[in-house]
Amino acid sequence: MSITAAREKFRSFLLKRRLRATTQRLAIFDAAFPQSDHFTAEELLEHARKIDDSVSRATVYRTLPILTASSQLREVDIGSGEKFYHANREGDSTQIAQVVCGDCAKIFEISAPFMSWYGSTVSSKLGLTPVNQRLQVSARCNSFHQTGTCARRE
Amino acid sequence: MSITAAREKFRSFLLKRRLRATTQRLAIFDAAFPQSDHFTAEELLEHARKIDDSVSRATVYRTLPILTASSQLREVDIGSGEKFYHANREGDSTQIAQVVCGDCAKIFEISAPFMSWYGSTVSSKLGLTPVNQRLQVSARCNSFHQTGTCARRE
DNA sequence: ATATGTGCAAATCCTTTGCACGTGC
DNA sequence: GCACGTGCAAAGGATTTGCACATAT
Repeated sequence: MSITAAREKFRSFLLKRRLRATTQRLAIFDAAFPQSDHFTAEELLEHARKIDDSVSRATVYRTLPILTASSQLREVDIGSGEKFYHANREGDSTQIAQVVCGDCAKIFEISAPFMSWYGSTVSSKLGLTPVNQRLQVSARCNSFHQTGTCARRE
Repeated sequence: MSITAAREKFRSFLLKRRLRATTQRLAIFDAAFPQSDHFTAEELLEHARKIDDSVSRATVYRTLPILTASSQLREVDIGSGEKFYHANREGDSTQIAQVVCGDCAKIFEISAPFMSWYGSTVSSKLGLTPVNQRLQVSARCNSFHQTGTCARRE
């Protein structure tokens, strides 16, 4: 999906919810959408400020949940203090697992098609309706532990 | 496993690591082990103080990683600011998923035997070795949304 | 025009840490 | 005895919030 089309989708989402399409919100969108990797709120702030230097940290934090709700972004919480975000260009967020390397500190996104099936099955037995599911694998780097280096390490 | 046996197992673990079996650590163990539900660090502090009122918050936070490493406890992070802990009387921590109800705020622990298989498969493709995996399903309560109440709600 | 949104800085919340004192081995 | 552990209170770091001003509709 092109950024123009995606931006329009975001505008519609805002309208539908009677939220305003402010220049800051759009700057944050424009900063987030092209990112190919995971990023933090702080990194997003930096990028957004290059587009519109009036953007404040508070607005980034207030906008992130909106971007997540409109499924432009996926929130990735690996339990490390800060949350990560990832552009969601495909649209489906319930079938993706994360593999987090404790050595590289890198996050891989992997398709896990059985996840939503599992969520529905288990939830219905409890009288619940699934909202979403997260599957995360923590792992360590073989090459790092053998050679002391890892090609992916920063 | 009885609490006496489990306490001895914990003592051995401390010894093996050359950590000391202080009265505070054992009080915290005794407070954690019998808990049948999930609890937070703060709740554990309260319980531990009933056993030994000298226990401090700092020591609880310093002891929790030890209890987790000795697999007496499992850490459950549902991405809500604070972490939860759960007594691990069975011993296997890699095959359990959590279903978290957003209405009840209740956490259900469910067996998910395929998880470790998935972790290994995916990790090896990336040249990684899995350390552990978390599968969490967020859900909402059917009865709560239909009747406005939920038996499990506090 | 006016309800919403914004920036700023202070507040929050859980968790970690420095330090002087206490205690298991 | 001495290294390790503890309590206390202060620090830390990500996120949230109150308020006066700005702006989209």
